[in-house]
Amino acid sequence: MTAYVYNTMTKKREPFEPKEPGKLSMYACGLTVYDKSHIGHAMQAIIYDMIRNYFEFRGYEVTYVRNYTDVDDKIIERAALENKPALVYSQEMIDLSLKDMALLGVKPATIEPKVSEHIPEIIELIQKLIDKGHAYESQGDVYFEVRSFPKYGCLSNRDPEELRSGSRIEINQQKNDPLDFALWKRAKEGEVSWTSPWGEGRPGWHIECSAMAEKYLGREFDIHGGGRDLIFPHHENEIAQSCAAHDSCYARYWIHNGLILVDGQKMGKSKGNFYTIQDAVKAFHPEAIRYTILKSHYTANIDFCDSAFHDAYSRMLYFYNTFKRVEEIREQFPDAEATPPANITVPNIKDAFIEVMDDDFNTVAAIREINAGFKFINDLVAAKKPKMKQKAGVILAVADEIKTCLGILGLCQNPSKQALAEIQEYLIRARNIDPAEVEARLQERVAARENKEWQKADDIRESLIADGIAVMDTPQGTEWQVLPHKPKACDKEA
RNA sequence: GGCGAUGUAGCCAAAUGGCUAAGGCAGAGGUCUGCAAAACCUUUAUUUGCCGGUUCGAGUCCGGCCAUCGCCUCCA
Repeated sequence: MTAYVYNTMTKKREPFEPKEPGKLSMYACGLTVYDKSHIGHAMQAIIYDMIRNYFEFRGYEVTYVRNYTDVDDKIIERAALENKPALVYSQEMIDLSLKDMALLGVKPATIEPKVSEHIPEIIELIQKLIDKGHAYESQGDVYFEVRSFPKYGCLSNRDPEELRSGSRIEINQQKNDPLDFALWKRAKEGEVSWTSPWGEGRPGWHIECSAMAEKYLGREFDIHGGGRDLIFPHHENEIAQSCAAHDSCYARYWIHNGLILVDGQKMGKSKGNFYTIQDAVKAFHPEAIRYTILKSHYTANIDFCDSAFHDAYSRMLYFYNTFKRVEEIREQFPDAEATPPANITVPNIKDAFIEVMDDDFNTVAAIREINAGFKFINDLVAAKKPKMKQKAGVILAVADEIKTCLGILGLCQNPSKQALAEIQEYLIRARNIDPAEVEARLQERVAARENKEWQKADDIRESLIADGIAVMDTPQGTEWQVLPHKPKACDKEA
């Protein structure tokens, strides 16, 4: 079976053929670390983490490069505010980001290069562009000559002439053409800088990705990804630099993820609708965040609002409650055989999962297939017909299968009791519930039930439900769990 | 203004021309239960923003219109 990938360059879904059979080389534009990571970064990281997991699952040897841009104007500005050297400040942000990402189940990329450690490669690439007539030095800066690259605009379908006539292009006397962009910036007094053939300075924005992708993945590699908002100018400029320098094709497939919206608008600091990962993780359980991101196709935008999480919590509770049942069965029947009883058809979750994931990483449909597995398990557990002894093995086998699939999405890999307790903590906090008080009311109810004072017991239960607390009488005693909030429509007026 | 994306049920969201338009959430009915909860079963779009066209066949392709969003300045 072949995987299909939507390629932004051709605007078509194409069969994925790696440059080298069995290997995947992927570059995703990572962070410019001038501040704490936000959930937009998290979305991007989660999506490429999922793609990497999936290719590994399919047997590819994956080299996934995700860079840190640790030198730029904003970093210098912020570091100065905090009275720190720029690279010290950016390293702190990198360390924070790694912690934040780990909370969301994002593994570090295979290689996470930093700009500050690749200055020689960058200088070499710039020199090559100058030598080939694609770049020029001007008062200590070096600019890429857009006119020298006829294909400019091929990714974003922009016409350089129309861009030039646009009023928003900054006029800069040092440039030959308003579209030319900086490869190297002369250092101002006191700024972090490196020695180059053009004097003291530092790299411009786009060049670092071209240089580092080439170093770790070669001049031509398989997948280049990033947020949709990077298509122009960032990725367009990368293409110009790399292709002009080497006359080669650079990335074979371009993929772009959607963006996080808040109140229907792109999240951004200037709009004040901004969540750092730390904000988000404080408000919502990390797995609920991950689920919320993967329950849409990666190219879609996601509106990040309270109501989006009702669904996520409902599902996380369902998944983990089911796994809790499965774990109890496993304890009871550790050696159960996976041969299904005669009249039971076992769904092939894994194949269905692969089929939809091969179709441009359709995580939405993948979750649908996983749902079918859960339903099968719960159905079989509830059924009276085959004795548990006979069906336990099948239940365990299907549970293992869906757990593998969920693992590729980065979900449900924790012990269920622990995960359920964590989710409960979030819901308790969100609803402002006092567990001690709940326990007290529950004790009252237990007493009422023992006296068969059903009305009183039911009244207590109803009052707890009104507070979002579901009460469950089980043979082991009475348990309770907090339910997610009823969904409200996202307020798109803002 | 240019470029691009999106518009599918009360809400979220799949479906890359072809069997009765997935799945989830919320709602309704049922099984189980003292009653519930959880779980399970049944049910909820004669129709995909609007208008035209291509086709044996359109949510899907083409044209026009409307609406929302993004990029064109730093952005994941």
